[in-house]
Amino acid sequence: MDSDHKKEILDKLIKCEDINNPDLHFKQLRELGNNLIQNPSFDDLIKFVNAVANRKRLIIINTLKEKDRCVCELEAVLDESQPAISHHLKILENAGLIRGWKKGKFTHYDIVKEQIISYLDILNQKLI
Amino acid sequence: MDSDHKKEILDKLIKCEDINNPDLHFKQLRELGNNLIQNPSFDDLIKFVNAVANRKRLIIINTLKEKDRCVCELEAVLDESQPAISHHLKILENAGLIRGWKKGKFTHYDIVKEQIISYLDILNQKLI
DNA sequence: TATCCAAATAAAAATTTATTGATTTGAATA
DNA sequence: TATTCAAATCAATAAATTTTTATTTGGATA
Repeated sequence: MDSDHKKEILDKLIKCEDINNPDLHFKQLRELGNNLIQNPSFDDLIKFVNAVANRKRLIIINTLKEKDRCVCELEAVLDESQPAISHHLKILENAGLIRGWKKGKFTHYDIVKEQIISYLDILNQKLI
Repeated sequence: MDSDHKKEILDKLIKCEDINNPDLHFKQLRELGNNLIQNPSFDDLIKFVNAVANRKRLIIINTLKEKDRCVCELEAVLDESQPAISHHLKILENAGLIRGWKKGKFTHYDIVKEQIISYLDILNQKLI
């Protein structure tokens, strides 16, 4: 943050009735933000919510939670091109939410339930 | 879905060892996807995960969960321009996750805990 | 009621993410 | 071991999201 911007913020904090030591308050608030940003588990959490924050990918997970499916079945579920589905599957797999394996010529995917539960738990902690 | 693409998928389903009635199977899979897409509560869920799927916005919620804050305090927490913060706050407010009010010249925000809990609950149901 | 100013809005640019069409890969099997 | 083919990868485009700069709004108060 450049010092001009910092000064602007401090000017407001000084006037804000709730705040009596603006400099200390500013420092503490910066730390609040930095602590989260620098927390490595926070990156994983963001990977998780980003993976889940997509209509098609939510449908994929919702489909796989019932039972494992091959990619060709997911092509029927989603009205999407095969490479697009591959792309979504990779994002979900990279986030550790699903896992794939070969079965004959076909590739199957299922969900990694424990991982999803674990991330939902972390999300809970951060949000409420 | 155009009929060429449908045919392609059916061709695969026919060969996939797990599937014995490809036409019916295809129909059922399409319905699985369509049911979710057409479910109106699904739109709200997506609004929620999209709102949460952003580093800065996660930090905002995490900050507000402790206590309400004025925008100038959030400017200190996040190293971001004031309009960018306004933008993030609006997305969170539109999703019903936070709420703002004027207090003197300053605008304060806090979280809407019940709403967040409710969405986390729905997310749980869809994922696991 | 005129001025001030925190925060919202608007418009444009920058960045990220998703989608498509073409090609490649590599396991299965003929 | 040559062929087949489901799925992955690649490269290019399209679409959505975020960020910035400039401007406006509207409540507070002088």
